[in-house]
Order: sequence, then structure tokens, then C-alpha cells
Amino acid sequence: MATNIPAKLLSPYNPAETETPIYQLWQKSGLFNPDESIKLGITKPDADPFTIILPPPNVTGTLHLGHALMITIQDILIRFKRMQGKKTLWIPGTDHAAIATQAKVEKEISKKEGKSRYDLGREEMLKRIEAFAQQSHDTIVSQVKRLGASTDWSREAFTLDEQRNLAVRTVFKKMFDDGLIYQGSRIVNWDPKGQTTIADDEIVYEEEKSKFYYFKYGPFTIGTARPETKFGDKYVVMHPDDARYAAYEHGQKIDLEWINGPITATVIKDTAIDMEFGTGVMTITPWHSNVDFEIAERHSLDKEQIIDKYGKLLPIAGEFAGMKIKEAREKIVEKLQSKGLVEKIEDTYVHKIATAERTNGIIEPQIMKQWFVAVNKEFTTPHSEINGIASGSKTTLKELMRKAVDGKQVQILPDHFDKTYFHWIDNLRDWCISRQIWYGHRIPVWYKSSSLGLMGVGGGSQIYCGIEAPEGEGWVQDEDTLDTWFSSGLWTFSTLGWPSSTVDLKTYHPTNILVTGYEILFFWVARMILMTGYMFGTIPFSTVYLNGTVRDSQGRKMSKSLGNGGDPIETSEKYGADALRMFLATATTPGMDSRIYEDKIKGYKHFSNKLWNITRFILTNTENYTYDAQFSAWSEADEALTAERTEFIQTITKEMEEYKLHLSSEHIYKYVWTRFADVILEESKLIFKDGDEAAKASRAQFLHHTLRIILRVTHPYMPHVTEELWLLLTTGKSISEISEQNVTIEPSKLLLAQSWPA
RNA sequence: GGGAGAUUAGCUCAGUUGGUAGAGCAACCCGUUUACACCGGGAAGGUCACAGGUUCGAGUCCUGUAUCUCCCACCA
Repeated sequence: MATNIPAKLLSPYNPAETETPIYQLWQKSGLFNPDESIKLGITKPDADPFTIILPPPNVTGTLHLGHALMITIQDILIRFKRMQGKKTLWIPGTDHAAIATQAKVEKEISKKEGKSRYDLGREEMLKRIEAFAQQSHDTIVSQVKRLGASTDWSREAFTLDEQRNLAVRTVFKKMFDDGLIYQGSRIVNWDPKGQTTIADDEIVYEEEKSKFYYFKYGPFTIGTARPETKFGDKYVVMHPDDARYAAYEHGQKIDLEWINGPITATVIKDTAIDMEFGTGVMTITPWHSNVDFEIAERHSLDKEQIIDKYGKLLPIAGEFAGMKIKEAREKIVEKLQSKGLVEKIEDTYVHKIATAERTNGIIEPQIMKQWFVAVNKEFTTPHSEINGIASGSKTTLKELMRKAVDGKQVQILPDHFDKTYFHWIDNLRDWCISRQIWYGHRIPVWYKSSSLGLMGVGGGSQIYCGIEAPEGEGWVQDEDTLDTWFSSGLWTFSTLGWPSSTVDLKTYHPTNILVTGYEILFFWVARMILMTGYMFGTIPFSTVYLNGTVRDSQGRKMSKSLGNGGDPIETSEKYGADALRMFLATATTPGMDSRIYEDKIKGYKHFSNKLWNITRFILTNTENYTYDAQFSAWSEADEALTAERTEFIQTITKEMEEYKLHLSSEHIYKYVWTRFADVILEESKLIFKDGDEAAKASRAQFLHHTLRIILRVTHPYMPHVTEELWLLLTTGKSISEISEQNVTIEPSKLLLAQSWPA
């Protein structure tokens, strides 16, 4: 065996020995931080920036393969752009995920200690949640590192830390002052289980089979699935064009016998009624139904609360007061039956009930005082770079969101998702941002009751919205916290130091690309566009890359109950993070779901070994030739191979610039394996055996040159194995020797710092 | 009810300026202790869901149908 072959190359590649120490070497180099990279002379100070902000994982648990996918895509892009000489910044962070985190900890405490959050009190409860969040955070960070992510840890952020909290209060106050945040009594989605409101998009509809009742209501028959809400129903509504009820006039009063005795009902004609459904007549419960609420608003009707915050009936229900909904339902039907008011009961009625995504509680709509962001209200934007909205003109938040994507300033990949986006925007209602939970950003509003009587007229209370608490005695802060997406919406600029006017903000914002799952297009992507458009009149990122969902081998969604979640760390331990990354890169196209196949991941482990053996082969067979970067006496055959190689590089460079990583990764795999290893190396054996000296020298140099190029282009996909091979080639030392002997590696000598080949 | 996507080799999926169908895995045959068995060579396998249309030419564009998936929407 040759003497200049590093001993480590003689045995098969073992990712477990390489990956962690290689990551430590990178971290020591400081090159994930663009400021360091400039200081070291690797990145030019005036280079174009390229920024990605990592979608912050929730501190509710640990990472799954879906996270691994999104991290892989971002790291490939960042490493690619870094090698192209860009001033690259990738900021990591985590999300406090308000309701989800609180619910999880509450559940745990209730299970272990049998206590509720009210037993513990706000302060103690928050302490517990923070401890949990910290632990979860630490796990997530180590997982992100294990995957090889070249994130700048010196800039790490958390959606609920001091800096981000200041950003939240600053935005809130500005919106409040502009009249875009208001407090209003509106119908909201109340989760009796979580004791909080939730947003429209936090609702999950579940199909349920239930009974459908037909009751006699004076001269009418009304159909309902919810008899327990009917106590206050004194309006009976029908479509104005319904011939069957032409005899009744809008506003007509009718006396009739109802659940708890005689009442006077009023006839209302409204086009919201579906003539085809049921009997075409219904009574309304504005306090507990959106549609009913809207009807009531249109005709200025009374609204009465029937059900309380805990899902129990109020005194208006008479003898049924205090009962839970389910219990009351049957008893009410019994009573109506005894009064002869039940016409028929169907039990094949299938409908969808609204449940809370985070707690599974059944949503009970309620009219409550909540904070809202007005999406349709006009305001004057001082400065706008969004096409179609002039600086100083009047606009709405909805218009900002629409125009940013309409003009392709924000490009969504795959582009058909912009239709989905517009559809959502056009149907958007005001965004309820207050939550009745403790974990989150407290609403920066304070109240002071004027019991001293100094205020005179009205004698009510004072309200103050500010970034800091108001001066003086007697101010009490609003108990509520903000929807977690409010702070997430600021993420692209709150991570860059805003509201201070930092160098980072000037340099790296707007960011270049957001990589995230399509399921949070509305939750998050839209709200980032809203917040950035509002605060700066710009876009938060120019491209949104929507990755698909990672499913198991049977096409099922990953879930805890199925136990098929897939642990990226376990997979990395088994096959190497590089193999997992390469698999994820090849298996995914934007917007399309993909399945995990362990056999394929295994295939990419073989690929890392192939790189290993290619290196060994070249070193063994070219012992008499040292790598010469200036070599130019190419043989005719090698000229041709060089041209072919150049074409290959151009192809993958173009694909990567267009974010088509599934194509570039496959092309790299094919070039390396089926072209370079299977054909070129095999031919080389003959040349080294029988060729003349010039041909041998040319081929030896070609192999050396090409190997270095292969390591560079493969590096974004499989950073660890390529880095170790690079170090073996350039220093003759393995990563274990480097760490054990404390060998200093100049940051500029790392593969991480090399330039992208042309 | 509205919208979007999918349908290509046994399985999982690629395939955008329309030009004679691709990969990985599986299966089949052969070879090799010669960088690598975490290997090499070879062969096999598809009326690109279906029906029309545009075109010299369609997996790719248009229309319609079927099946599946997802998203949005509180028919009480």
C-alpha cells in the first residue's frame, strides 16, 4: 500500500466518527457568522447579502423529519451562496407557540399533580412553562446542529425574549395609534376547554353524526341540531323569495308557545337563508353563531347569551340553568316532546363540528370583548415599495398582502399556491389577536378606573396603550396575551435587531428566501407580509419556497399517536446526517409531499462511502503525481472530459439558482457515480497501466482536479463527509487526528470556505 | 358548496421553452477478493388515468370525464 494514503481512508466511511467533530471545527472557525467571515478576508465586505431566517420550531417538543427537510433545503442554499461569495446570514431561533406550549405543560401538571393553572397562579405557572420551554429549546438546538446546519448561533432569537417583546409592543402601539388595532365585542371562537379564544385558522373541523330535530315554532317548523341554544330565540328567519312563507311579512309579530312558556316572535327576511335546507325557516341565536350574529347585526336585533364560558346554560334557560350542553339537550327535547312541539327527529344528520386544534375542545362561539386587527380599514402608508401602492397613499392591510404577491415581488414556489393565497386574502376577516392564556406577549394596554371621579363625564375608565407601562398609580395591565402569530409575523425584522436601526437590518432585510411548509402559508407567511408591509412598506422576502409534508412509507402523515414520527437524529446516527440530507434533497419537489424510504437513505450512505473510495482510489493510483492547480498539458481525452465536467457544473449551478434542488442533487449523484466512478475511473486504470507518460500525467491531474470539484459541489448536500475528505486531501490528517492533536486549521482552508467551481 | 393538486416501469417518484420515455429501490442474468459487496456489467419492464381537440409532432398545450389527496367555507 502507498505510504501517502491517510490510514483512515483504508477502512469504510463511518459518519458517526466524522459528523460531530466536523461540526465543532466549523463552529470554531466562526464562518457561520458573516462578520467573522469578512474579518478573515473570506467574504468581501461589499459582497451581495443572502439571508434566510429559519422558521422557528415550536418549543413544544423535538424536531421531526419535516423539520429536517426544511433545515436541509436552507442549509444547502446557504452553503451554496456562501461558496459563491455572498455575504450569507442564516439566523436560527425558536417559537414560544403560546397556546400549544401552555396546553402541553398544563396537561402534564394536571396528570402528575392533579392541579390546574389556577391552582398554581400566573407566576408559578409561567415559571413551569418557561422551564419546559428551555429544555425543549436545548434539545432542538442540538438537533439542528446534528444535521449540520450552518446557522449563525451568535444571532439566535426566541419569539418571546426581551428583544422580540420590545418589537411586539412597538408594533402593537403603532397599530393601535393608527386605529388598526381595536377592542370590540364580536363573535369569537371560544374554547371552553382551554378557556381562551382562538383564531379562525386554529379550528379543526371534525365530522360528527348527530340527531336533527324539527320543532313546531308557532305556525312554522324549524330544524336544528342544537336545541340547547334555543331559549332566547325570538326571531324567526326566512328567505325573502321563499313563496311558501310569502304570507308573512318582515317585522311581523307572532305569539307562540315555546320551551319555557309563551313568547312573541318577530319575522325576519334575510337572504342568508338556504331555502333548500330543512324547512327553509330557522330561528337565530346571535350570541352563539356567526351567521346568526351577522343576521342580527344587519337588522339590529337583540343578542342574548345562553351559554357561559364553561359551556353551561345561563339563568335564561330557566329550569335548565347550570346544566352542561349535552345533558341539557336531551332534557329540553323531552320537555318539548311533552308539550307536543316536536315534529320529528332524524338521526342521520352528518355535520362538522368546530374543535380547537391545540386542546381538542369543542368551540362555542361567544360574543366577547377582544382585540382585533382591522384588515379592511384604510390607513395612510408613509412609505411603500410595493408595486401598486404609492408612498403616502391610503391602503389597507389586506391590500398590502394582496399586492405584494400579485406583482410577484414575493414569489411563491410552486406558483399555483398564489391562487390559494389570494382566495384566503379575499375572504379574510378581522384578525382576533387576544388570547386568554398566560404564556405569551402580554397586551401592552393598561386600564385605570376613575373611581376617584376626576374624569367627570362618563366617569368610566381610562385606557393607555404604550411601549412601557404608564406613569402614576392605579394602572392595571390587560390580562390577555397575544396570538403567537403576532410575534411570528415580525420574525424577519425582529431577528435583525428592530426596532433599533441596526446595521443588520439595513444589510439583510428584506431576506431572500423563506423555506416553510405549505400548511402555514396563511398562519405565518401571510402575516409576515402583513407586518413587514405595514411597518416598512416592503416585502419580508422575495421568494417563498413551500416544501411538502414528509410522510411515512405508507403515505400517512407523521403523528405521535401512530408512532411513525421519524426521528432525524436516530436516522442520522444510523446512516449519517449527510445521507439523510441527500435523501431529503432528492426526494422533494416544492409543494409536493414525499415519503420516507429507509432503503433510499441507505443508498445515500453508500454514496458517501463511494466518495470515500473514489478519494482512496485516486490517491493510491496517482502516488507519483502531486496535485498541480496550474497544470495545463491536458491530453485530448481529458480536454473532452473537462468540457463535459464544465457543462455538468453549469447545469447544477443553474438548477440550484432556480431552487430545483431535487434536480441538482440527482445530477450530482449521477455524475459522481455512473460517470466519474464507473466510467472515468475504470478507463483510468488502463491509462495508468498502458498509457504513455504524458497521458498518465494528464489523467492524474484530471482526477485530482475533478475530485476537488466534486467535493466542492457535493458539499452543500453532504457537508460532513466532503469536509473530512477535503481535510484528508489538504492536510493529510483525519478529523480525529485534528481534534486530538489540537491541530489548528486556518478557517480559509476549510471546504466550507472554498469558492463554488465554474 | 368553492378552490388547488395528483394520476408516468412491480414500488416511490423525476421529467416547463411540445421533438423518438428517466432515476432509485425491488425482481432477473452474469461477473469480480483488481478503490468500493456500502461492487461492477447486462438484459427486462410503461397505449405517460380515460376521451376528444390544437399541431408535422403532445407525458408536456386546450376541453371534458373518472378516481384519489389536500385546503377553504359554522346548511341552522
